Amino acid sequence: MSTPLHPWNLAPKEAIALQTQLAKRLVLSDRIDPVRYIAGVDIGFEDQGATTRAAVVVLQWIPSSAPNFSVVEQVVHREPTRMAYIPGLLSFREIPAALGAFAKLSTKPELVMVDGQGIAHPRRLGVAAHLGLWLELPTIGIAKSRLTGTHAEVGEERGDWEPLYAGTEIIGAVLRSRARVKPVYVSPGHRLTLETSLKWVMRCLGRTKLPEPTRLADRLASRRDQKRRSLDKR
DNA sequence: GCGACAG
DNA sequence: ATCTTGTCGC
Repeated sequence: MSTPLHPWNLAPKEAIALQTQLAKRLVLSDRIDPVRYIAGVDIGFEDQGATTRAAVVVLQWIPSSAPNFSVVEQVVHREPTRMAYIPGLLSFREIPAALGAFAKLSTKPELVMVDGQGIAHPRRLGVAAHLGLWLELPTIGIAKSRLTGTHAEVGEERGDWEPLYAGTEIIGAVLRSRARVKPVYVSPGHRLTLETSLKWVMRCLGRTKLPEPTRLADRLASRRDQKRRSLDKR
C-alpha cells in the first residue's frame, strides 16, 4: 500500500496545482478485475451545510439475471464540512467524507460509480478521477449537469449519446439514460476507457436516469431520505 | 473585462 | 447541495 497522501485543506491555488499533477497519474485504459461488486458514492449535507454526509452502497453484480444486482451493503458516514463548494474543486470538499464511508465498508468493490465528473473537468481531475487515484480502483463519474466541454444535441431515446469534447479531445459522453429526460454526463475516472465506462453505466440503468449504484447512494445521502426513514420508524 | 461554473 | 407545495403524468 503506497497511498499518495496529500493534504485536503489546501488553498484554491494549491489545490488547482495539485490537480494538474495528479491528473498525470490517471490510467485511462481498462485495468479492471472481473466485477463482482459495484459501489455507488454520493454526498449530502445537513445543518445548513455544517455537516457532510457520505453514503456508499455496494451492489452485487449478477450476470444474466433480472435484475442484475442486489444490495449487499450500505454505509453512511458524517463529519464536519471542511471547505466551501468551489466549481472545479469539488473533490477536496467531498472526498474526505467519502473516504470515511469507505473505511467502514467490509466489501471491496471492483468498480466505483461516483456522482460527479470523472475526467470531464478543466484539469481532468473531477471527483471520480481523484477518488479513483486515492482508492486505486476503477471509477466512473456520472454527473447530472455539465461542468466543462461541448457536445452536439443528443437523440431523445434511451442509449443515445454524443461525445463530450474539450477542443478535439473526447473527455466523456452525454448519455440519454432515460427517454426524453435530461441526459447525464459520463466520463471515466481511473483505470477505464470511456467505452467501458458507458457499457457499465448502461448495464446498471434501471427505471430512472441514474444508474442504480449512484441512485441508491443518492437516496441514502439525501436530506429527504433521512426524513423519510425517521418517519417510518414511528 | 464578461460569463460559466459538478455538488 | 439545500430551502420548499403543489402539480402534471405514467
